[in-house]
Amino acid sequence: MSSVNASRIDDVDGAAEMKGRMSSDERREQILEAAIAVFGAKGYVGTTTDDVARAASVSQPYVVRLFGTKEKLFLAALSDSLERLLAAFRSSPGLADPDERRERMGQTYLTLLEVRGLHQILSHAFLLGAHPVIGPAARAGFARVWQFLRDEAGFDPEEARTFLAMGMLINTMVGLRMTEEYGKDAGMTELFDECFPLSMQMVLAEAPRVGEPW
Amino acid sequence: MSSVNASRIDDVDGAAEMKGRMSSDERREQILEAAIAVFGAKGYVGTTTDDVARAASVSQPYVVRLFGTKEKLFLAALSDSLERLLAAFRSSPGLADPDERRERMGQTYLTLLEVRGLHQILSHAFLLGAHPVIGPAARAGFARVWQFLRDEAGFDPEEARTFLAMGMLINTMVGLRMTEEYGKDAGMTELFDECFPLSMQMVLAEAPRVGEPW
DNA sequence: GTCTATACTGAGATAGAC
DNA sequence: GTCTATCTCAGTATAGAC
Repeated sequence: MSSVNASRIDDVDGAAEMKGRMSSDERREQILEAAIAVFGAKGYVGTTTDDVARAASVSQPYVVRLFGTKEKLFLAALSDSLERLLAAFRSSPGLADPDERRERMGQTYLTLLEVRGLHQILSHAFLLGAHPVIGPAARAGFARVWQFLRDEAGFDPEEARTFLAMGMLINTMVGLRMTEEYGKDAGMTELFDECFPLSMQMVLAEAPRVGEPW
Repeated sequence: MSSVNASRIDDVDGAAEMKGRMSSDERREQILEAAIAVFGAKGYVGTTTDDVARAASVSQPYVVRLFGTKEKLFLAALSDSLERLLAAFRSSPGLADPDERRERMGQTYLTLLEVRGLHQILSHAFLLGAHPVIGPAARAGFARVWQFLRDEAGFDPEEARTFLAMGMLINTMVGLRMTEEYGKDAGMTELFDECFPLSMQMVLAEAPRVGEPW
């Protein structure tokens, strides 16, 4: 929001590699991106504020300073993910033909693999329904997606349900890391190919890789 | 496995409330049941060996003693869950009509809600694909289910995929705790009713409730 | 805007008694 | 077979300097 003195151009490298001072808004962005990736990979409790800090190249106390608590950081990352998801769906071409519409939105969903951790942080949140703070946020987020499909995208209940189900299966495969080298394991290529059409497997290959956080 | 002197009948109450000495096999069972419930609710990292111990009414060091490490405990709970799942599917009547077969297996899947945490511990495991130990186990488990559907249940690839997708959606709704009081929230009854046929909503009502662990 | 140092707590695991 | 006591480390959050 504020930026009293615009960040000096000390040593700016590519993307998430920026160093030196920047506006707290830029930092927030950068940290949120890191948070989505790490929370996605390790889950809410499994992620350390220091994990996120490292991934964003800042100090651990600083991410706490910016977001207040780890819980708030997670909520911010979750809500950011949902925002991106809905924005992507909305910008997906609104064909007249319902079948094609679904098809397009499905592709859009896969395109979002570019945002490392997005699918997984959503799934993690959806599994935390019993959590007093995250639970309600997760339910509300899921409901927003449902409402979007029904009201904005115009899916009928069955279409929406099927679409959502397929999405959850994709999330599962992403969470299992079948999108990576393990893809060929255990005779599951059949399923893999059904979930990720060849045209999309290139997206997968190009999706950003980061050193696994374990 | 062993039980040198059969457990004395000191003070045996109902089910998971047993106290006093019992064979380590009985204890393992009891602890595994608790582990599935708690890991399901709070995830791998979010669960404390002490949480499990309390839920099973034993001491924390004892669950570590019996299972070695928390990681091994999780793997045991995961594998137990998969075993139960496949056993339930296998004992599901093998109708000639494929559609009815799927329908039956779907019901069976919902019946498993009686095993508190089963659906969720599976989902949690499936999200931990990047974990060096849990990841491979999760992939192998998922592959077993896929192979079962294809080879034993005789589903064709598309049937299997659709079935699996619906299962993942159900897991999501269970994880979100939509099966509990929150069900009526946010205009999602539509989806809820599609996922959980009225005939099944009674099973839900009867499913064991435990004090939420957060 | 960002860091270093550090206080405090929670949780996994071990030792050893009964 | 099962417990109590305890060691030890990791991780959130705070204080305060630059």
